[in-house]
Amino acid sequence: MLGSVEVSATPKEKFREFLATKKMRLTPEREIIIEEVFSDHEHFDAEEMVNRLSRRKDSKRVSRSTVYRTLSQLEEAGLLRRVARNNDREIYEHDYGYPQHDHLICKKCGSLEEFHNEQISELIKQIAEQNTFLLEGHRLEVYGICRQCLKPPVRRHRRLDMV
Amino acid sequence: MLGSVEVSATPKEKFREFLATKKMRLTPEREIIIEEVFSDHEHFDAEEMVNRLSRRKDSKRVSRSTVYRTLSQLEEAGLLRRVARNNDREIYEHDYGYPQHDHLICKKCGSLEEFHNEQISELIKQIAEQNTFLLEGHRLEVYGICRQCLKPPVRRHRRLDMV
DNA sequence: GTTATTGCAAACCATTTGCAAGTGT
DNA sequence: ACACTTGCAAATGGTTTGCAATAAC
Repeated sequence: MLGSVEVSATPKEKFREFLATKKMRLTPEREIIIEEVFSDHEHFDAEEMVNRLSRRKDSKRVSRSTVYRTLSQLEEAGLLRRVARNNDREIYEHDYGYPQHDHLICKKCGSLEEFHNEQISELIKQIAEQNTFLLEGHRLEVYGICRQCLKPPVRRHRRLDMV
Repeated sequence: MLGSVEVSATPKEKFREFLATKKMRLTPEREIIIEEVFSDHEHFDAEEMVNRLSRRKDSKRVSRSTVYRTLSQLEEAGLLRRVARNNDREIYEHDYGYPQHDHLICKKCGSLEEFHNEQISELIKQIAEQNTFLLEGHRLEVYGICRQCLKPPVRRHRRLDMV
């Protein structure tokens, strides 16, 4: 039951604040990017974001450089975090208004599935303490084969054959 | 108390077996590399391995390409695994005759410290099961500041000043 | 001889950067 | 005027690859 003051800040507002502390501006380009980034909760990489942005109807397009630059800034601002690598690309996801979690990564199709486990977080805390290590965060990637890829391949017309 | 047959296989022997299954040969270059790789238990990246190899007194030098190619093969063979990234480089470590473990990674100095926690491994297994996910492995990187970097900077001549 | 392997140089590719032109105050 | 931004093109840097020469079987 905390006050709703902090809680209600949108990512865009948070970003504006962050930029202000650095004497930077919330330009139209940065606004477009943050809107697109927070328009859904999926993971993405820089390339995908460039594509999503180029599909928008906004009159203006945002250059690849600006996308890279802005993603780094969003990371610095604590709004995004890098969670994994895929196809030699950094994978980003929201790090604001979203609980800490980790990932199951399919080696076959590359899909990411989220999970959260409080016990693991707790153990990590303990381990850091035991090692006189000032904990700042962690990245846990669990590799294997996902449910989808475990399913035997669909045999087309199976049912028809049996008619 | 298993038989000692499997247990005593050296990395080199294991590599030779792996290569045989692929109709590949254990060449002098590959031999030099695997010797150097297993000559100690430290983490390393490709660049470091190239340097270590060039320092060897062996008459022959191994080219960078061959190092990259061989590291990949060692990984495929289950003798090495990529455990992290540092300075945009993949970090390798032994994955044979060495217990599974994870890492504390210092954001300041980049040092890696190993730790092992059976409870975390166990939890990961459970999580995979719950998600119908065929577990193959995991990578847990814990970020923060290491013991060394937490120490206040050494003030030179402090003791002398006090004399 | 045939097949695998090497080293070299070139290619690749995600990401970063220098810089001149542009924009907001 | 000034300070920050953008887009472009070029640079960067780790890693991969094509290929002709070489070595193992």
